Amino acid sequence: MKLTPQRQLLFNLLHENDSHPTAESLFEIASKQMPGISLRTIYQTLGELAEMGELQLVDLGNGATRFDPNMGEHQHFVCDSCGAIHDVDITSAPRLRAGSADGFAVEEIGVVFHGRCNRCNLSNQGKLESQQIKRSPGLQAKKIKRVKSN
Amino acid sequence: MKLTPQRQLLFNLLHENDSHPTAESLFEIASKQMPGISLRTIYQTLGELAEMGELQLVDLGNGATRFDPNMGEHQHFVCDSCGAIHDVDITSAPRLRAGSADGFAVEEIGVVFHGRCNRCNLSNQGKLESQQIKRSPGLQAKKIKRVKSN
DNA sequence: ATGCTAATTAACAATTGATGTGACTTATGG
DNA sequence: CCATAAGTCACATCAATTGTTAATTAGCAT
Ligand SMILES: [Mn+2]
Ligand SMILES: [Mn+2]
Ligand SMILES: [Zn+2]
Ligand SMILES: [Zn+2]
Repeated sequence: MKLTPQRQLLFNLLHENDSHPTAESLFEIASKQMPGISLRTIYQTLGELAEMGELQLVDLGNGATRFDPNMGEHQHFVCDSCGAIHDVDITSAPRLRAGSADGFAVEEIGVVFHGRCNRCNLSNQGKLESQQIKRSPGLQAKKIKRVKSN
Repeated sequence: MKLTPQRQLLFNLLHENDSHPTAESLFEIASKQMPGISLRTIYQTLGELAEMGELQLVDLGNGATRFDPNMGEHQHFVCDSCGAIHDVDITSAPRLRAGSADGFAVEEIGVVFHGRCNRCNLSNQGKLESQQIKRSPGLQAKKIKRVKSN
């Protein structure tokens, strides 16, 4: 492990940025301060840092993987309107317990809060969604009729 | 909306399958019962069914999107060893509340349990991981020293 | 200071999961 | 029957990443 300028830069950029940036966005920022830095190196270095436990990957299943230098136990709030990710600390939250009755050995529980951030709420008060972000869950209702198979 | 045999097949396959299959795996299964069915149609139809609220997409940020006909409110357990996804019902779990103090309007909370499933625990008792599945978190220690940029 | 070797870079190819397109054929449902 | 939605084929295209190879640079141990 050599302490190269690009590794330092990336490390610093991450730690002075709480937006959970993507590799691409880090590339853009880094390129300003270090023109010529390669995207390949960004991916490379981020991967290494992650392996070293220096940062965690946050993959929400939408677009690109986001990188988080905050290794403390915390959760994330995702704004479904603008896509922003914010840290949430539910230290006081009741600990969800694994139902080992189901035979699962739960080692970790991921929690993601979805909704609209402050800014999006204010700017678009009563309005509809500006641009719906791809989402996973969702609880809606019916429409098609179920056809029995047998 | 025409009630075509491929739509029925897909709908039925989903409802008699609790493995949260991917589009590809559904394609394989469907192909046996209906040789010639096209993968394009699988994606097409799954997308339509999702739009209609007939099934939900479960994207865990690892491989492919999984499809879940269970529209009831429930959580998922992911085996980090074999990748299997199982339903978990935490009906009795204390409701996580949104910290609206942070200015976030939380509309939904996603919870994913990680660990090892029954089968993986038994088959590989004290052993190491068979094949580590891509994961996000992890908490270890430092190595690089933080360098102030300005 | 010198040199071994790791790291970076460029310039690609390749992968995975998914969606877009257009032409053609089939077959649902009124 | 027949309009037209739906399916199929045979692609192309996409985004986000990872692999590869070769050439160049530069950290740092001695
Ligand atoms: Mn975070
Ligand atoms: Mn489920
Ligand atoms: Zn927002
Ligand atoms: Zn398992």
